[in-house]
Amino acid sequence: MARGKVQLKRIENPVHRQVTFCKRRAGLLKKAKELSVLCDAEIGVVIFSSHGKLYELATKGTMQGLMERYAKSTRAAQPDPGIETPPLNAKDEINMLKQEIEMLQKGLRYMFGGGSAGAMTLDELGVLEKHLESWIYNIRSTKMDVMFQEIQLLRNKEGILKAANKYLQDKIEENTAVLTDFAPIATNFSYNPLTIQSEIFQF
Amino acid sequence: MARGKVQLKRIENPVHRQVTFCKRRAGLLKKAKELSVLCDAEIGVVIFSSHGKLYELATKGTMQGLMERYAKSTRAAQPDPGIETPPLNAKDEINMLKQEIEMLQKGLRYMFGGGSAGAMTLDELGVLEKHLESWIYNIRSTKMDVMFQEIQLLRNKEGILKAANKYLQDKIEENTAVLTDFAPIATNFSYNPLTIQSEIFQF
DNA sequence: ATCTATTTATAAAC
DNA sequence: TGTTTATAAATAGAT
Repeated sequence: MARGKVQLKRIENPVHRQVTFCKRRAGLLKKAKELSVLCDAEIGVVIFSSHGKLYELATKGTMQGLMERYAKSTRAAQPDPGIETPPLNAKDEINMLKQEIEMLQKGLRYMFGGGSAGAMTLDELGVLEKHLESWIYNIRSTKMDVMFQEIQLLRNKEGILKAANKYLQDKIEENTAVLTDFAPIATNFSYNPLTIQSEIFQF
Repeated sequence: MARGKVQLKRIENPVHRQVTFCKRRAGLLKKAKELSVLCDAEIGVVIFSSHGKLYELATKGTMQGLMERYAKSTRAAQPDPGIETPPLNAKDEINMLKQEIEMLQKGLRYMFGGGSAGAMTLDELGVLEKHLESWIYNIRSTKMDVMFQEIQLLRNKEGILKAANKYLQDKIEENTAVLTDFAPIATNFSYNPLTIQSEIFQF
């Protein structure tokens, strides 16, 4: 707004952009504070810079409180428009799926939001709980499957290793017998019967 | 800012206050949009007028999305100070978060994919299970809170309804007595002791 | 809502 | 970043 009219589009020069961001951010927050004081309004401003850094302002109370008030306010404005669902055509199905998605999103928000969840009703919480229970059930049964597979694998490995071990022991005895005939002193080399480096025994 | 300097305090005259609120609110939202476009920032503004009316702006995406981003951002920036966080520099933290996100995405894929989950390891499944368990725990405790609140509400209602009921019964007995004196036939009108339509007893 | 006289905000330069 | 300055924008008060 000075020394040049401003074009309403992204400033390409990164230095200019950063400078403008600092100045205008300060200006915006100042304006918000003024409006709040002059007109007795509760105002929240959240700014994420293009690099992801957060700047915030909450006049009166905390951002948490303001967000809860916002949630209440918007929820009150969206009452459930219909209860009966007789025919259940494609449109209805889509709506049901949308509701399900919304519920799950709400649930995720709840999970990640640290459980402030002022926005969830008892019914919604119950549905979410049921979902999570079934998910846990599935995870546990999958874990059992995975563990069973691993046990099978380990058993196979065990069998192969035992066979390999037996083979090596036989070889050693053979060699020892030969060496004993000619040089009975040099038989004391390191030998770990379950450590096999051959590629054949890698899993 | 024109025709007179502004004092930074609540405008007492309600008409002036309302006019200023309209003008400055428009100005603030305009500034927010400009900053977002010029500097490629994501901005949310929430304004509650002194009368409780909500005005909002969310550049890029929805207010919901922005609030989620805010929640993440502030939670990541505020780890529990009670337990020490020794080296763990920004890079490590980013990697950890990326891993966490990947795990959760995998988990969601698993949940929605009907549990085929050939891609999850036993460890990952264990972590996911732990997450779900803590989520369920949170949901259950939230449910308890909500139920407790509802119980309180119902108890209050019950008390008021009982009092109202008693009052009406007294009235009826009174009337019956009067009617019995003069017309002992006409006392058989419908009376439901727990249904009260008077606005006084609406909750 | 619309119109100005002023105050503010701020782009460019340092 | 902080300061300066010329200029664009915002807006208080009046209509």
